[in-house]
Amino acid sequence: MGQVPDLPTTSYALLGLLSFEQELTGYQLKQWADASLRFYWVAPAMSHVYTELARLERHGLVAARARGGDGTRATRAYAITDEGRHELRRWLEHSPVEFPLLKHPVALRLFLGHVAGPERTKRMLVDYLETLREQRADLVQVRAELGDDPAFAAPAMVADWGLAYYDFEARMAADLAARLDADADEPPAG
Amino acid sequence: MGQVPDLPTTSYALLGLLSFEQELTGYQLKQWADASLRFYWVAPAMSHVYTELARLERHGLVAARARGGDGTRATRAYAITDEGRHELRRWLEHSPVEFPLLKHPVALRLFLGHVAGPERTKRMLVDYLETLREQRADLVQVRAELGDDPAFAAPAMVADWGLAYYDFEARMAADLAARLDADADEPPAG
DNA sequence: TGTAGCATGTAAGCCGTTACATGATTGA
DNA sequence: TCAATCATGTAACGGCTTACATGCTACA
Repeated sequence: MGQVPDLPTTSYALLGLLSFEQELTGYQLKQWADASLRFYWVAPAMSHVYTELARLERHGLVAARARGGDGTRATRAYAITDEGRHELRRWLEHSPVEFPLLKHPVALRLFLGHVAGPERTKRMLVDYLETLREQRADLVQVRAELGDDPAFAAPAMVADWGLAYYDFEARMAADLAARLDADADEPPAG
Repeated sequence: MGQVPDLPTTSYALLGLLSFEQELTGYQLKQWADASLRFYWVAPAMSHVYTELARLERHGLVAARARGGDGTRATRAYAITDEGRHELRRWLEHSPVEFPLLKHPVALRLFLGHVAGPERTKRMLVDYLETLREQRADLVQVRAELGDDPAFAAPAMVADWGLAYYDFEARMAADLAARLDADADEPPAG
């Protein structure tokens, strides 16, 4: 059954961005990835975007078009091909959906609470709350730009999900900080 | 200021497990990582645990003790050293706390909803709900084993966090699935 | 005139994985 | 006696990052 192995997920993520039908340069793709992908997948390095694009092109899933020969600067704009659309659909339909992977340094450090002590751990949670606020503000911006454009209904759903997630995290961090306070007041046992 | 660069976070995670004071073999460490770390960091491959342990030993942060020479099989049990405890505390106190990184294939695929279509996307969310239930059951088990032992108060907090997170995810997945149904009933616009 | 942003890449290297290799012990 | 589990590694390789290299364009 000549099954070709899947490309790395990040390839499909980038191909997916291109599936919204606009022609994009590597640079633009990176910008969009930073404003969307980064919240639930990764923010690929600039250089990685270019290597990924090269691979996609090698596979015929995207096509580059030289843009602005004379006068303006020459750049390469990439567009998804029919084969690319087909392969993206194949991947979405037939390849197994992995369970989310969470790399959560705050949770890891909380886990090690006995080493850092309750004050330091609580402080970390409070700092986390602040960062969460900043990240949330960025995402609010992104969500606002999507508006209710039906072409971006799905991205809007994901953004809403992300917003709710940040709210959940803030609630948890606050609760856990409070719990550390309570434990500190009444230390080992009654 | 002769700052030594940090080791990779996974090293500290493993060192952190050893900081709970029991002497462990690489194999046992892997088992514990699968039952704790995996929920909020990673489940390192068996071979990776061994290479990480070798690095930790090279740095003097853990010490290996040959166990069971005669009669039983010879194995190597690792214990954290004073230097290891010191370095772990230094890392917890002085190295910057990264923002959580989420690799969420379900969100990625939802983002690409216009390619797969609402039915297929909804199906994915329903499948995700099922997987979530399974993972949650595993974590409930882990939480139960921690009980209210004060030595594992911090790990227990993290487990509670994880449980609440899975509940949040389940709520979101269900809501989004419902939203897709509603959109399917009343397609483009009124 | 200079700096920030646009634009495109190559090279080296680390983290972590899978595949491979090996063998002892326990219990059905 | 056979399989599962315990136990320990090495080798090859892939994904992705940082560092490095280069140069144009817009604008203050």
